[in-house]
Amino acid sequence: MTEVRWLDDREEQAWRSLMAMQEGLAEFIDRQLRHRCGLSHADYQVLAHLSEAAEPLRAFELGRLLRWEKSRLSQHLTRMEKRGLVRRERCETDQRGWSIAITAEGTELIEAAAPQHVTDIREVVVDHLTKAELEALTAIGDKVRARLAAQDPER
Amino acid sequence: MTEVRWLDDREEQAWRSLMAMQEGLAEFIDRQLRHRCGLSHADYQVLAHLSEAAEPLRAFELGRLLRWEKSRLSQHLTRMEKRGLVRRERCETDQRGWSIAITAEGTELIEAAAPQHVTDIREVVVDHLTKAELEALTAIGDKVRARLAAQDPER
DNA sequence: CGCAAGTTGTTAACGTGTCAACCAGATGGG
DNA sequence: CCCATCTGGTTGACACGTTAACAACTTGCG
Repeated sequence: MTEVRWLDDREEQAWRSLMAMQEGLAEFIDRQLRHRCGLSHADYQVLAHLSEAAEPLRAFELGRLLRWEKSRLSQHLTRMEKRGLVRRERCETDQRGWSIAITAEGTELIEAAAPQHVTDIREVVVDHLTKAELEALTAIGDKVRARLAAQDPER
Repeated sequence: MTEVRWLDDREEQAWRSLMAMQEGLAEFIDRQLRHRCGLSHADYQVLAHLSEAAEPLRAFELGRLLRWEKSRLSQHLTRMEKRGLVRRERCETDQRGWSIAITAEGTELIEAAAPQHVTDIREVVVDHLTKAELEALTAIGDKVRARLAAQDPER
């Protein structure tokens, strides 16, 4: 085993800063949505995809968009269906599958939640970064995802 | 209610990039640690704080460092204690409380995990960003945390 | 066609996080 | 000193994610 290259001060600081931001941000977003709209961030993302799609989505497509495990999606949809936010409809062309449709209540909720959500995002991130920082953020995110993708398959 | 200022393309791209990075990174870090060391990221952070501290930490101090709910910490410590990674010791100066000590096994595990963890961090983040990007990341993280702190109390 | 292999989705079991209620010991004002 | 209040920590009920096994259907190759 080769020598370990520990992080220097700058690197450590950047990493800690990233991790702390990550935790705080996730917690904040989820709390705001729950508190004001009764939606978890997960609920929000499901409804956002469904309402953007206009047509009902096949469950596996939704799963791909969300990058969720199929069992997670299945159970989450069951809970959301019980709450009346979505509806499962048998798929006509494939007897195994379902189309997931957003209900009127679901539409109402996401349309109420979206503006507040955007406001929150502006409030804690977007509006307080410079143009250069926003671009850096995009670039960093893209690079990291590229590295993750490079790691994943060859694991 | 005032007009909603939706995100423009740049802003949306930055936000999505951040969210995607966040999800992917958290998942990757946790998977690597579990797979190679049998530690969750949560386990790792507990052990990291304990091993840095040299002395056993009071549970509430550990909770403050981790920013964890006390019940989460309590249950997590119970599980880690069962696995022999930490040990609860009655606090002498306060009969309500406990000091949390890392065990020999815990020390062994974290010392094996740390180099790999650093390597992972380099592999997917630190080593592939420019110096400017690292600085931007630090600055962005700090700004966002400042905004979060500003939101939290006045909620 | 007929069957093996792949795809779509559900379920059960388990680990983990949150919330609220609770207990016990510490603390401080009367 | 005594009681109200605060603090440190645990517990139980519930929400949620992961894994593995499974059922039902589709696809494609011989």
